[in-house]
Amino acid sequence: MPRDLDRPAPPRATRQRAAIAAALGDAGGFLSAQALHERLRAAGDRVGLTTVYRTLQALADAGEVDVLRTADGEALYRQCASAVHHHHLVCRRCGRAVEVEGPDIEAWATATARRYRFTDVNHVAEIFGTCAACRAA
Amino acid sequence: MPRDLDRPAPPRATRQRAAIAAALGDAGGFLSAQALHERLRAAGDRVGLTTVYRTLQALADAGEVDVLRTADGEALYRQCASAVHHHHLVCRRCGRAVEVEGPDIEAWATATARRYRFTDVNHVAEIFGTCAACRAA
DNA sequence: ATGCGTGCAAACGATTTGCAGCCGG
DNA sequence: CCGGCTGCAAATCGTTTGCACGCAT
Repeated sequence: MPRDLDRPAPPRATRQRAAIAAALGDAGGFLSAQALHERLRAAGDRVGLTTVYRTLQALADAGEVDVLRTADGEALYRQCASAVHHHHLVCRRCGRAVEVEGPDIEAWATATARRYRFTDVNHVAEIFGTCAACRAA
Repeated sequence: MPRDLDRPAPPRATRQRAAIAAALGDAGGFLSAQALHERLRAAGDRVGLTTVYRTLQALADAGEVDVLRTADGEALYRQCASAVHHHHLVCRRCGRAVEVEGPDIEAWATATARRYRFTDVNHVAEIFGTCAACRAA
């Protein structure tokens, strides 16, 4: 008898997946797949770059990590505390990010969309700057 | 006697540049370099893809067009009416876009950044949806 | 005349995919 | 045992660059 098809199969517990999740966890900010891969190697965790990409993609699809794109199109990943909709204040130097919410933004997006008769609305909003630590350095 | 070095050389008036600017103009929405290239060919304008990329980049640098990135990292360009800071309400189907401003957003970004001691702040905010025309189709 | 602008082909860099072997459940 | 997970190498794909030639100034 087939397993319940409504619910996606849970990911398998592998050494690699654990390492990736952990590394992403204490990174505390946004980093690229390649950067994460380097951290893992540096820490002695032997993981293939392919696996890093595949795992991050999976985590993103599962909504367990947030994704954003650099100005030059590179994908950055971050393990977020809240699964609910939120925005970020990101340091463009170190990648560290603060999760922030913007009630105003939500309202603005909704109102603007309605005014122009757009439906199925969603939006993106991120703030970039230099954090105190990086400014000091 | 050398020309004034403080001011960048004005772009040359070439057939290709004109065609690109024109096509971008009546597109009325965001489109990728490749899409623009196809439109040009379809219209009978013989322009190299390379030139399209280079010209769009130049226009973007000059602040004459806005750039945003698709979820999968593709760059989209749009000729905007106002050179001043603004945001967009974009149709994810046809790319048509409305320029909107968000006083609330600016305030939110500034306030949030200050609260967390971030400096050199800037932000991005775009709204995506389906426009009335596309919904009907 | 002088070089910027153009275009073709090759180079690039991030990401994806084919496929054979491994290992967690 | 079995199928998902892994990883290497090769393939994609958008975009950039090297270089020789043409055209705008």
